[in-house]
Formats: sequence, structure tokens, C-alpha cells
Amino acid sequence: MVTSKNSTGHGRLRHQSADQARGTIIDAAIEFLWDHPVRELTAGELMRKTGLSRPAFYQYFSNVPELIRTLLSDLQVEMVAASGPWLNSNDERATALEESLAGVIEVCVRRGPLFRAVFEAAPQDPELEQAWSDFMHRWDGAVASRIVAEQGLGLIDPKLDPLAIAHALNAMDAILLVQGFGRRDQANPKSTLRTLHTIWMRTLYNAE
Amino acid sequence: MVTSKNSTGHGRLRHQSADQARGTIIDAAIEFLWDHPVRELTAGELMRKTGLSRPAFYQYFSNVPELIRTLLSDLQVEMVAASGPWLNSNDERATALEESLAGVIEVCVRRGPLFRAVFEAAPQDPELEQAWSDFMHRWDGAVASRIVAEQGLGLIDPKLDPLAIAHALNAMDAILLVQGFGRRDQANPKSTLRTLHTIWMRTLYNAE
DNA sequence: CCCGGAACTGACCCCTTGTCAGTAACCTGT
DNA sequence: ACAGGTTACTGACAAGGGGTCAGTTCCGGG
Repeated sequence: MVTSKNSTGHGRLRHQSADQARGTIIDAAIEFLWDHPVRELTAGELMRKTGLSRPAFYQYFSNVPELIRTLLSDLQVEMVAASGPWLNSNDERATALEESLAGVIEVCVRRGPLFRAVFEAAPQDPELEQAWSDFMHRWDGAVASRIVAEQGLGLIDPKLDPLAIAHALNAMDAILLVQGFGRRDQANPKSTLRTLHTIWMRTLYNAE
Repeated sequence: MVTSKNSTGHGRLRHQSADQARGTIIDAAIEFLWDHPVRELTAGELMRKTGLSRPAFYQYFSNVPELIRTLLSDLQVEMVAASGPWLNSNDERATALEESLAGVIEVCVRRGPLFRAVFEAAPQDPELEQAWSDFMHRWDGAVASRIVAEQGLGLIDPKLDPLAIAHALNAMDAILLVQGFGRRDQANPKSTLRTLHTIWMRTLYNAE
């Protein structure tokens, strides 16, 4: 068949390396999600922004949910780093928890729409659902073992069920972060921090 | 569930009244959701279970999200009733909160899959998203005013931001209920009650 | 300069959605 | 009991996204 657009050589994207294209698609998705809910993120819509054809998408991702899973694992790296102070140390300062919460909030200020996209798209695809579940369970495990440790030190009431409480608090964080920072019109990070910090502190330490 | 077949030997469904058909469809949806995630609830799949054609669906609902909105408003009635003890009274017993939480959990033991369906489908449709948002905001308002009232009585720390705390606690409840009771393999209601009650009590009253 | 492989695309079929014109069943009133 | 109007229902259609494949353009190394 006659190919219409290429022989004159103007305006089109050149063939580029696979890694470049993947990054281009991911960037387009991230930008798209600042202004649109995930339900509008289709392969066609996305590739229109990159100047490539829709089938090209399937050379880099098996489908849209897999793209979103990629976004999730990138996000996870940032969040784990941000939550270091309280989670990944033996730091007993009372402010460590607050620092971790603040760190996670800061990530959401920058990446909120991604977080929201993963959260909202998760129920739409079995594998993404699993990835989201794993993501949250990892937090639950980390928080639970920190609770266990502090129960051993007499800092946290031993009657609390570590995993159940960790799960509940993490789930609460996730929703509040999605709702507060998932769109352009973001909430006030300080207010959100205050609310989360209050509930965590009162639940775990019976203190403000 | 009951597919009333024609008696004239044709094997076709009888034409029935609009209300009957609506109820049949709703029942089929409820049953379907016990064993499948919402993403699999399509108009075609649903109507296959009722013995009617797919277009018949659109005589009773403008689309699947609208059906789910119907399920939500039915659910809301049950939940509001169940949460009466603490929310819709001046009952100052310390056990009122626990009764309300237990009531809501009991509704979810019976209707969990519906609750999950609404929760998971909400991001897929603007109107359903709005309905879910309204549903949750109504809880937030009710809890917040109860907090304000008890702050006035000196029972709750006046430094707590009523709406923010109410919002966070309600969101946490919603997720835990969806995850715990949204599928056949349900969580233990007593454990869930204990976890939620602990966090609510410690947050609001600084007490177990 | 040409050739092998990577990047990319047009075109195809699948499925779901929502609609509409048309048919079948029911419900009067006479 | 049957004509007419009303309601319940259906087959067939167009639109749109998803995933695939055969085939093309393009780049870089001999």
C-alpha cells in the first residue's frame, strides 16, 4: 500500500531507541494524569500525544494496566525512601514518625496524580490489583514490625494487634493522600500532615 | 434468580411490569457481585442471567453505573439505620460508638460485595464518582457534628479538627469494610470491629 | 552501499456500548 | 371477543477501544 506521510521527511518523529520511546510514553502518561482521570487514559489517547501510532504502544507495554504497574514501582521507590526515618531505622525520636509522614506527603505533592491513577485503576485489572495489594502489604508489614519492636520497648500498648492496626492506618493514609493530592487542586500538606499525625500518634502512643 | 418462562410453549420470557423487571435485574446484579468483581459486570453478562436481551437493560437503567448508583442508595438506607446509636441520638453511653460500628459491619457482612462494587466502580464514571463522594461527605458531616457536640461537652479534645478527623476515620472504615467483607471469603467481623473501635476511641477520646 | 534487524504502521477482528425501528404481548372498552 | 392503544421487548446497527499481525520504513554495521 502507499504510505502517506514519510517520504517527504517533514514533521514526523524518527525511529528512536526502545528506551527513549518507553520514557516518552511514560512521560506523556504522567503529564496526562495531571489533568485527566485514569479512566480516560487509553492507548490511543496516549499515543496521540507522542506522535506515534496506537500499535506502537504495544511494543513497550502489553496493555495500559501494565504501564500503570510500571508507574507504581517507580513510585514505590520514592515513597520507601521518603518513609525512611521512622520505618527503616531504630530512631526512637518522637519526631521520626512525623518526618516519615511528611516525606510521604511530599512525594504525593509531586506525584499525587500517579498515586491516584494506580489506586483507581487497580480494581480494573487482576494483575494491577495484585501489584497494588502487594504494595500495600509491604507497608503493612513494615509498619507492623516497627510496632512490634516498640511494643517490645514498652512504647506501644502490647494489646494492639500490630498487623491489623498497621493495615488500617496505612489504608487511611492511602485514601487521604489520593484524595488530597491526586489532582491539580491539591489539599494543604500541613493540614493533612496534622490530621494523619494526630491519628497515628493517638492510636499508637495515646499521645498527641 | 427465578426465570419465569412463558406458558405458551415458546420458551420466552413473559412481558412483565417494569417494576418486576427492574427488581429482577437488580437481584441478578447483587447475586453476580458475590462471585465476580464489578469490572466483569457488563450489560450483556447481566441480562444473560435474567433471560432477557441486552437492550432490555437500557429500558430500566441508562447504563451500568446508574444501576450501581441505585445499589448505593439502597445501601445507604441500611447503613444510616445501622449507625443510628452513636450518630443520630444524644446517647452519651460509651458503648454507642461501638454499637454503630458493629451495625455498619453487620450491614457489610450481608451487603459487602455491593459496597465493594460501588467503591471500585466509582472512579469509572463521573456521576457515580459524585454519588460516592456525596455518600461519604454525608457521613463526614454527621460524624463531624457529633464530634463538635462532644467537644462542647468536654468529652473530645477541642483541638481536633472535626471535619478532617471525621473524614479520615470514615475513609478508613470504608476501605477496611470493602476489603474485609467485599467478597465471599470475608474477614472476622469481631476482629474488624476491635480494630476500628480501637482507632476511633483512641483518636477521639484518648481511651481504649 | 547494501543488508539485517529494530522501530513503526495500516488494517483487521474482537468485544462492549448505546440506540432505534420494529415486533410481540398485554390491557382496556365496547 | 376483538380492535386499538400502550407497554415490554428484540434484532440489527454504528461507534469506539483493545490486541495482533503482516508488512513498511528506517538505522547502523559490514
